[in-house]
Amino acid sequence: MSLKLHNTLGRELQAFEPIDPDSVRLYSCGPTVYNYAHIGNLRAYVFVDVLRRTLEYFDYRVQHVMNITDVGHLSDDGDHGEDKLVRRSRESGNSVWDIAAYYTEAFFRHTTQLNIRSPHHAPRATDHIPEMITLIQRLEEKGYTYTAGGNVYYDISRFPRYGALAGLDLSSLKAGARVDVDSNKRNPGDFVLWFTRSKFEKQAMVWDSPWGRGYPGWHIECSAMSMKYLGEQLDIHCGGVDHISVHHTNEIAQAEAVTGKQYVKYWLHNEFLVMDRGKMSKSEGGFLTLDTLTERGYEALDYRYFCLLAHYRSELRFSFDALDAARSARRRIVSRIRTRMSEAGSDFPPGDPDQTPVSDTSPAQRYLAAFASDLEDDLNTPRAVAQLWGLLKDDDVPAAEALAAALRMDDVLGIGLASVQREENTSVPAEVLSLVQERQAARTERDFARADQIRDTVREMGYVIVDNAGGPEVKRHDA
RNA sequence: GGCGCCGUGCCCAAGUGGUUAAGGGAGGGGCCUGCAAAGCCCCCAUUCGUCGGUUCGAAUCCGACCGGCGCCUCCA
Repeated sequence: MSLKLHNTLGRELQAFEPIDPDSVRLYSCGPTVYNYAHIGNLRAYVFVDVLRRTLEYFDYRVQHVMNITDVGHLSDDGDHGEDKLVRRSRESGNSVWDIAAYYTEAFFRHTTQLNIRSPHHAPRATDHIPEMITLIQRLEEKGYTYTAGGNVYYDISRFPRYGALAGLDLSSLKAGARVDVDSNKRNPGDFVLWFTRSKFEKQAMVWDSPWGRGYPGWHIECSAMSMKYLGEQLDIHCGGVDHISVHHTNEIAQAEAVTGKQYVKYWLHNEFLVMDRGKMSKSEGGFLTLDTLTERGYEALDYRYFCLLAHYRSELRFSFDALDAARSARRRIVSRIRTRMSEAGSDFPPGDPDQTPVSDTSPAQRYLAAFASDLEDDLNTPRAVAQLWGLLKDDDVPAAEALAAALRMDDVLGIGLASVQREENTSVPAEVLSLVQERQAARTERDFARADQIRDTVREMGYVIVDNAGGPEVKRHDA
């Protein structure tokens, strides 16, 4: 079997064959840094990370680029007043640039907590205004643009294949069904490449251009930056399903009009995380950030594990009950890893887990093979996780080999198994140890009420006391 | 209005024509324990929104209906 991915272009599973056999040019839509990423946004980045790790697991060399949008659609469409960024700027006394920097840093702090590998390049839109202007000029030279009302528009009537990705039938689209039509547009589907005037009068970031002082339309940045860092043709471009009909459709129109080549070979789109009343959005409330979860006692990796339990093309319903289930399950996995470590002893020396091979005849191979084939089947992480469980529950697999195989799986899953410390290496504060001794004394005197009280105290401090045959054992509760 | 997605046990969620419908959580039973907790073992859907149809055979294909949702906006 070989890797198969669902290509939005064609809406079918296709065998993955990169343009260049040994390397993969991967572009993923990044964050807009005017606010924190919410956990729905973060699901998308977990998906891209699993995709990238899967490619690397199968020995592809991946070049991954992700944009940082810090201009162009910084305003919130539902906000009829002041540009949010401007307002935050005024309230905080910081510049819009500082705010973008702040949320960019917050974004990467969150993705790091989620064990998401950083892209090789994370270019900021504001650093690539000249590239965007150049691209717009090339479109202009080829006759794909017009100017009206101070803005430069892309004329979709000049691009016959417009809408192919989304399967749009332009004649049947109901223009203005949800939004007022911009009267400057020749066709409702036309979109702005460069603004000098817009409904957002207080746009804070502006640059000089051949068309006047203004700022770029949103779609142009991805075309400009992806081509700068990855060339005119990409293997994979991913993003949320919401981008199919507008953003990615427009990207294709921009890029292919200029190059005359197919822009992207495989388009991958992830479904939404949904709340009880529908998708999570920045304006509708129900806005949960990763910090919200960690403040409530969840680990970031619990959320990552939660994301892996559903296929990326399925909506995933978020609830704290479901997250609790994920946390319990992940703790149990970690616990099994610990148990296996103590069983394996010196058979599994600490160090680089990738250096510990799993022998070809090991019963662990069965699980690794199933794991690989689940990933090859359009990144079926729910099944891949089930293989990890099968491996860890199978007593016929020697501990050292089970560990090596589990850590190999964690190369893709990224749920923190590699960092599980051996029990004996876990440091327990002296205060806790002293309480444990005190409890032992109470138990000897059969003062069980006192003993139980101390146990509760220790538990509140984050440690669990296990009364083994050989004496009490203390474990960190949350690890 | 157009395009598209979903409805599987108490909960989350795989499975998309064929032996016993993954896995996890919760729950029940057991081991262990002074009792717990943690851990481990076992159990837990003749059934896949409803009603028809196609087929030797359907959760899986087709149709209708009910229910939920997404996109057509500078949303992951």
